[in-house]
Amino acid sequence: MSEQNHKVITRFAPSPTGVLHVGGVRTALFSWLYARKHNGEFVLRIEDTDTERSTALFEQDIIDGLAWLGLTYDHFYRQSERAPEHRAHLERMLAEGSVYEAEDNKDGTGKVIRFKNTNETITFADVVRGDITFDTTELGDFVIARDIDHPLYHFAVVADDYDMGITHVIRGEDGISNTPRQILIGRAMGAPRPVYAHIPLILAPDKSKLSKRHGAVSATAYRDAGYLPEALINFLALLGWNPGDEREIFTRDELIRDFSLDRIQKSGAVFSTEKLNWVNKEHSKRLPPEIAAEEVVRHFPDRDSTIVKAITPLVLERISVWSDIDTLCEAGEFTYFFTEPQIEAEKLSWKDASREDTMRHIDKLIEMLQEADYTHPDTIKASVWDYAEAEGRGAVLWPFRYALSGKEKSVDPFTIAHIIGRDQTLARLHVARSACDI
RNA sequence: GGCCCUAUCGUCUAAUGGUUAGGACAUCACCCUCUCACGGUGGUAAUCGGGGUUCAAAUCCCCGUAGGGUCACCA
Repeated sequence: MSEQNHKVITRFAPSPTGVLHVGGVRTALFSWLYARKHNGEFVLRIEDTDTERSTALFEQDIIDGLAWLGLTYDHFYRQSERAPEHRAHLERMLAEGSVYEAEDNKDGTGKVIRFKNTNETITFADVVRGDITFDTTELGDFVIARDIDHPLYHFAVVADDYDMGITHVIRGEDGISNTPRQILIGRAMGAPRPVYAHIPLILAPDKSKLSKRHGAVSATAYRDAGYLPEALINFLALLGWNPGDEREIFTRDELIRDFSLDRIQKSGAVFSTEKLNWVNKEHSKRLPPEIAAEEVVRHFPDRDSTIVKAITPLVLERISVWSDIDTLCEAGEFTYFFTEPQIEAEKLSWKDASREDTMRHIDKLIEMLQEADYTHPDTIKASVWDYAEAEGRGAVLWPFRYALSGKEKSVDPFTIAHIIGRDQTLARLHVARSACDI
C-alpha cells in the first residue's frame, strides 16, 4: 500500500459544539499542509450528529475561521447529511454479522447496535510516535449506533473516512485511545487502514488544556484583534513542528513546501502570545507598503489619509498587532501629527537648561527652519545639526521635539517637521517661544 | 484507578551515541540616541531522578517521578 500510488486525502472533522479554537486550527493546518504539499485533497467534515449540542452558529464560526486563515478545502460535508450511507454500511455489517442488535441497556426499550469485538491486541504505527499497542478486550462489545439510523461517533467517523477515501488521519493526541476501536470497525467494514498521525496538544501557560478562561482562543477572536492570518498560521505551524533548520518566519507557500509529518514534536506545547506577537510583527514588516498603509488608514478613520500614509512606517515599528494602533491612539500617541499639541512651558527645557537658553535656541531654530528643505527628515536635520552639535544636542533638540509633539516621548523632531511641514513647524515653534516668554 | 502518550533554558525548539548542548521569544546589560520606538552587540538560563548498556548517553534499555490524554447509547 505505497503512498505514492494513492492521492493523499486528509480531513478536518470538527464537531460544531464550540468555536474553532487554536488547537483545532493547528490540527486543520497540519492536515491542510500535508494535503497541499502532496497535491492531494483536503476535506472539511462537520461532525454534527449530536443534534443536542451542535449549532449552526458554531458551524459558521468554524467556516469563517478557516476562510480567514486561507485553509481552503476541496470538499465539504455535514455528517448529519450522510445518514443513507451510514445506514447502508450498518445494514451490510449486520447482515455479515460483524455487528449485532442488542438490548438497550439504558432504558430497556428498543435496541442498539453493538460491535462484535474480536478481543485482540491491536498495534498501529503512528507517524509521530511509532508503534502503539492496545489490548481491545477491555472495550467489550461497544455500542456503535443508537439504532440503524443513528450511528455514533466512532462508526460515523470510520464510515466517512472510508467513503471519502481519507488516506491520512491527522488529529489531536486525544484521538489516540479512539484509534484501536476505529481500526476494528474499519477492518470489519472492509476499509483500508489510513495512516495515523496524532499531533501533540496545545497547552495554556500553566500546562493545562487551553480553554476560554485563558483569554482569546478562537480563530475569529484573533482575526478581530488584528492578527495577520499568515502570522497565526506561521506561529501555530511552529508549535509542534520545525523545519529542521533555524528559520522562524514562513509564508504559507514555504510551509507547504517544507512541511513534513516526521518533524512533528511528540510533547504538548504551551501557547505563547508573546511569541505570536513577535511573529505577527515580523509578518507586518514584510507586508507590501501599500497594503500596510491601507490597514493603518482604517485605524485612523477621521484623519487626513495623506498624513496617515506618511506615518505608517512609524506606526508599524510601534505595534505588533493592528489593534495596538487603537490603544496607542487612545493614549494620544500620534495626535501631534494631526493637531497642534498643548505644551507646558516647564517641560520645554532640556534637563537643567535655563529658560533663557531655551528661548535663544528656539529663536535660532525658527530662523534656521525658515529656509530649510522639508522634503526629507535628513534635510531638516542637516539644517539644524551643526547648531545643535555646538550648543548641545539635548539643549536644542529636546525643546524642538517637545514644541512639535507636546510629549516627553515621541517620534524624533526631524521626522515630525517633515510630515507636518514648514508652516506647522514654524507655528508650533512660535507657540513654544511665547509660552517660554510668559 | 485501568489503559495509552510524553519529559532539553521561563516558553517554542535543534542536536537521529562523540557539539564549549545550537537557535528563537521573553528577560538583563551595553551600543545607537534629545525622548520613545526600531536596530545592533553581548549576557543569564536547560538535558526530571536513579540504575544499567557502551571507550563514549540528552540520545538506547529498565525502574521511579511528574505532566497530559482517554475510559458514554458526546464528538
